[in-house]
Amino acid sequence: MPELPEVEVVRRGLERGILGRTVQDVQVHHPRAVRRHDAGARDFADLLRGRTVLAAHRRGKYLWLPLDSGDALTGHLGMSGQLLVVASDKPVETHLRIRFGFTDGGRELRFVDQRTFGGMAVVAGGAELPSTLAHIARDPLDPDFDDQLFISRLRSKSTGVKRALLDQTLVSGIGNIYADEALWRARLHGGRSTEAISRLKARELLAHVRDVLEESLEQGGTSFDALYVSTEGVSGLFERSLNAYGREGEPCHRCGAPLRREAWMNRSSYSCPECQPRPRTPR
DNA sequence: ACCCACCCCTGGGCGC
DNA sequence: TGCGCCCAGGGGTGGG
Repeated sequence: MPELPEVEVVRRGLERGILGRTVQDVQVHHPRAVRRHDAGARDFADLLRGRTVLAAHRRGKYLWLPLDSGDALTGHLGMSGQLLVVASDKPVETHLRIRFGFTDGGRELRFVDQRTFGGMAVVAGGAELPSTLAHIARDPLDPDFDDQLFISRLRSKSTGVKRALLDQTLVSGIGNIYADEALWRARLHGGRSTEAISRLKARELLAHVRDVLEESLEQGGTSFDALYVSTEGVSGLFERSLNAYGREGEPCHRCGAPLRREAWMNRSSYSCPECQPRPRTPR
């Protein structure tokens, strides 16, 4: 599941693979892949043809590529999206959604997405920061991330701390995996009330979030299956370093107690029953 | 303004 | 072998 480290790996791959290149043709194979592009697939392709890619940026889990037209190509990988830079004669993938060819005749860009939660769009005048991404907060690895603002906003919320970590308008880039990992490191149960988190504890939690995101990035991200790979098709290695996510029944790496899995918001949360006691009224 | 439930989608795994 | 169900889950939307 692509979260910040995985998306950052892809961003770097795009930087290496398509920066400075000019789009020659675009083929949209599945309309759902461009559903956020209101004017439709034809318009999407028209706005890209002949345009040169100037940069590869990321905001949380969103990617955005400024173009020489002043527009930007945005992308979100959803659960299973891949952006692959591959030889144009490579056989097409089963879930190929969009193909981008370039004028230099070199490797092409392919958006492949099994579960179709991901998508791409061209945002007019989005070279600075696309309007559709403006509500997404900076991520904890962004040099301009404001720690004090995050801590204040976290504590002024009235919700559970895991919900808050997943709120992309508060802090971006964190999904279910890294939320569980950071909470495990901070010895906090995700159902703890944000109001009850001290400034000190919030600061500590943020430090753990940063650590786990950076460590995962160094390992190329987390790949549970073939769904997350880099632009070169390479899997990440961080799965072996996970302490909580997906480890139901396995011993806590700190205290040895078997980890628990709790149903939460139609998904799962993994935590240590000893190190992360459940609050009286979990949220 | 804020919080939260719901919905979108596919395929691997598993029980029967 | 095959059918049906469960599960993975980010983010937009609309209701409370």
